[in-house]
Amino acid sequence: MSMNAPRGTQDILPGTSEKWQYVERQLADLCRRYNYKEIRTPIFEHTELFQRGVGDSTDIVQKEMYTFEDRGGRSVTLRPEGTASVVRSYVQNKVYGLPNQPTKYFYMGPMFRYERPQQGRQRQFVQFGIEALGSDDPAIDAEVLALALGSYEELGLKSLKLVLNSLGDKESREAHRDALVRHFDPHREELCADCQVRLDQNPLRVLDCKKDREHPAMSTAPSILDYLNDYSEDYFEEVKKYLDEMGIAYEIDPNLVRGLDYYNHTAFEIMSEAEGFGAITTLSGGGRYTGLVQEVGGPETSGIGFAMSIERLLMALEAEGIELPIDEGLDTYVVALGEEAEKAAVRLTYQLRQAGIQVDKDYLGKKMKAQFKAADRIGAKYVLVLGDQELENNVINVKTMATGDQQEVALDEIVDFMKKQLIGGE
RNA sequence: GCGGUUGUGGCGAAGUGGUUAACGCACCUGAUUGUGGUUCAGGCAUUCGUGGGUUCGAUUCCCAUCAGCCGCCCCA
Repeated sequence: MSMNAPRGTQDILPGTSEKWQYVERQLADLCRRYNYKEIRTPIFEHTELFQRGVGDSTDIVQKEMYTFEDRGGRSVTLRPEGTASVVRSYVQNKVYGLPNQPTKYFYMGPMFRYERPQQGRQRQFVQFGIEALGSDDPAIDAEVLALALGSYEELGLKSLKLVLNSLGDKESREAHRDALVRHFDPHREELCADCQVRLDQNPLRVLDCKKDREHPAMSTAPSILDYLNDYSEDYFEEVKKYLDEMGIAYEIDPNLVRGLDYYNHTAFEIMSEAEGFGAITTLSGGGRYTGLVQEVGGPETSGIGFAMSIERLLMALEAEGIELPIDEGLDTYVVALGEEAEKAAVRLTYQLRQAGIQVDKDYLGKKMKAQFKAADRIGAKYVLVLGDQELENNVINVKTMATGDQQEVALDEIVDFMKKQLIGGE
């Protein structure tokens, strides 16, 4: 019987895992500079959290959740996104009551959505995201946008586009919503089946529809930007002002709509414009939300956040031909000849490792030539040869692979010698 | 949920209704009885995705099924 990983999941093997580690380190460091602290929440939650937190009208809740009953008969769901859990934790731990507000978190970990896998889309994928809770200052919206964009720029990506929109506050949204319904209702029968449902549940998403894009009513649809009240308009202007202040370029798209129900004011996506990126161009998305904290049982608090997929980030790096600075070599390889030497080699390898030096040796009983070949393939900088001759004289032969130079070093000095070589040589 | 496409050794990849299914890479051995990246010689392994059907005979033809990849929808 042969077993494969479940559809839409993948193994990340050495060769690739180093890239993940590198990217994860860079992102964590970026967060450190922006003073966002890591939060780790459970990978599964009560299903109800996502139904309320993500929104019943969304595709995520309607058809993409990994939901099952546990042995106690509770319905639980593998998290499809990060915000709901972060907000739940914020409320449950009464973090809103702590000093040092706003609360600024980042998270990184697997998310799950039951979808048909393809380029840039898996059933298990990894998201990096941030949330800033407890501030209504447009400057923090700008901060989140800056960090989002910075995540990509830090790694050398260039072909990026920041697309921005405002969904307004509740009053603006409702006015716009009414206008949308008035506008589209006469054409109801001409819209696609999905949009007919959207018109009732979340008319905003009709604007986002790809099928009805060509419908004449689409181009004349009321823009949210025309329905922003004074506060919302000012808010949007402030966000843009701060972005300008930082010299961050953006593009306004009045049709940009976020999938989640609770978004208001700032909404944005970052897209890749690189060639050969495939059908998927959205690298990350986010926005401001109000009402979510209350929905989960906390005080009226608004937040803003964004999330990106590491898989798509790596795809973008590939598409732009960016090589990450990853050292794949090995410092030291120990070659042993004969039984006595093998014992000494095991001891020496251990001593070197304890001294902080990266070492490996052969475990397949290979002949010397093959051991050298292995050392070469692994990319060893130094090969230490131990044979009868060396044992007799209490020395070890040190070969520098790049130059082919060899020298003998006393056995009891080899650890210090290697330390000097490796530290001094860099 | 719908559509397209692919499935031969560890990897890449030929091939034909019928004697031992090419080749390349990788790996192992030797030329060099203690030294790598080049070369030469030899060696190694494959239920031809799975199940069924047609046939004297199927890896090749037909059906089904599974899996991978890509696209639609939507998103990250």
